[in-house]
Amino acid sequence: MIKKDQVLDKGKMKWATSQEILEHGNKLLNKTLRTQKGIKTIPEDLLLQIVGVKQRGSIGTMLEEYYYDIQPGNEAVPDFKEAGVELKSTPVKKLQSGIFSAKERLVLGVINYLNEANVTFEESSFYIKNKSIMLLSYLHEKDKVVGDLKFKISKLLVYENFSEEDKKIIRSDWEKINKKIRDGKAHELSEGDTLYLAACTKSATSKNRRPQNNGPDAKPRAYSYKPGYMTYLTRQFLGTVDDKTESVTRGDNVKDFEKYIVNKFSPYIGMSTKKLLEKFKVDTVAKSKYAILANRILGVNKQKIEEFEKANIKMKTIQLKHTGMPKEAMSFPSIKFNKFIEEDWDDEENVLRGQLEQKFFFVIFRCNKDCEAGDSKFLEKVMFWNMPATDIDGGVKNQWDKMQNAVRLSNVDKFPKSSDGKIVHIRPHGRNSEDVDILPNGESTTKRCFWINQNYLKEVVKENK
DNA sequence: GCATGATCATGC
DNA sequence: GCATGATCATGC
Repeated sequence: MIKKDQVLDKGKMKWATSQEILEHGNKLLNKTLRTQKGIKTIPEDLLLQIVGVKQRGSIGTMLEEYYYDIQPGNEAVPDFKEAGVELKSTPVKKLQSGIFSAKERLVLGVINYLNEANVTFEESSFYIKNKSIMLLSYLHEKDKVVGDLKFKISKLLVYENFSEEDKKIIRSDWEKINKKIRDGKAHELSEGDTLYLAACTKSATSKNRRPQNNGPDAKPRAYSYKPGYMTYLTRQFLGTVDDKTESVTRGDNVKDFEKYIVNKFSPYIGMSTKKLLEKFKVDTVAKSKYAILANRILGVNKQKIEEFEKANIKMKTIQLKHTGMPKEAMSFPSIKFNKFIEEDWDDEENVLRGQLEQKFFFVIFRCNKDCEAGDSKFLEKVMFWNMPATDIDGGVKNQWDKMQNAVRLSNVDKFPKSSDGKIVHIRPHGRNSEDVDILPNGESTTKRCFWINQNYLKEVVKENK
């Protein structure tokens, strides 16, 4: 009892209000942890740590222990207990074009599946811990030491001050996550389930599992704001805009974002591509012409759709033969062998899993019977989709394991083939056969990537007609 | 007609 | 010049 009071008094003395916390944070703007002194002096060896994966969290720890001098303990309450404020630090990066984006998602606390099954939104650990965040973002620069990183953002991120549209989406995201937890389906959670707030994997080792009610133990996951949403916030705070991005809702009062998007296409379902390309004045021979057409149908004239970027939704066009079989498998970026062999399946950094856990938006065109003879294609349908977690952790993981073993052995003959029938396979993916990457044994081979099998895509596209 | 290898086109 | 999304080409 006495101990508890002492801790509270200490906190109260220093950081009773969010305003004090913010003002102390503001001192770091355009400064570094070396040039701006905090409450306690940071030991030199900590400042000299090189920025890298191993030191993740060290900046956060330095801000807590030295810059603010707080000792957050309890996971379920905010770091500044009195003020009810959570402290977060996160990297931003500068793109070639000069604009900033978030380097990664913002992790908002591991989900306790047992507790969260019984709470409302306002009672959830997400809300209680993160309704008010002291956000300190620093510019990520490779090979710099931690003490030399420059802070660019110092803001109070107050949930209730988010726009009504964003709050509606985040609350509905939370409801979707919560429903799976209540239904004993925590093991089926996926990033792609939701738009801005996501349940991201969070595990030190691949064997780590957490219990849930009414279901098998599930991977540890944390609430998080998606990278796209963090990029959106970053640009708002820094006052920079991406002039290639355009809003699709334009302030419309949208009840259900996915339905809203799908409905925009409904007047054009069944129309021939020829007619559509004329109607929307898409006059190009580029391979991306159907993607451009999809944007135009949505009323977007620029390259990117703001809400899709915010939600990390990947738009893909699919061409079907008249039989319903996709004309092509679906490719992903090529594999970097040297990084790939170091990955662990459940790593937050796992590239393939990250790509497949995204939410996809498919714009599907289909050939008439005489398609090969002419251009008699039509818009068949559009759909949002994300790969079921059971497929990702099942067939995909099998192929990924197989591929990792093969690359580690530098054995090209053992790369998984599409005839194995396990959702994904490996194929070349470079500019040409001269475009190579280096295997562990030093030999070169054409760049490869994972492809989603045509047969699997066929079933996906057939579903929920 | 499919499986696999190879390459094109664009934008950054 | 390269990454990426998309598509072509060939042999079985």
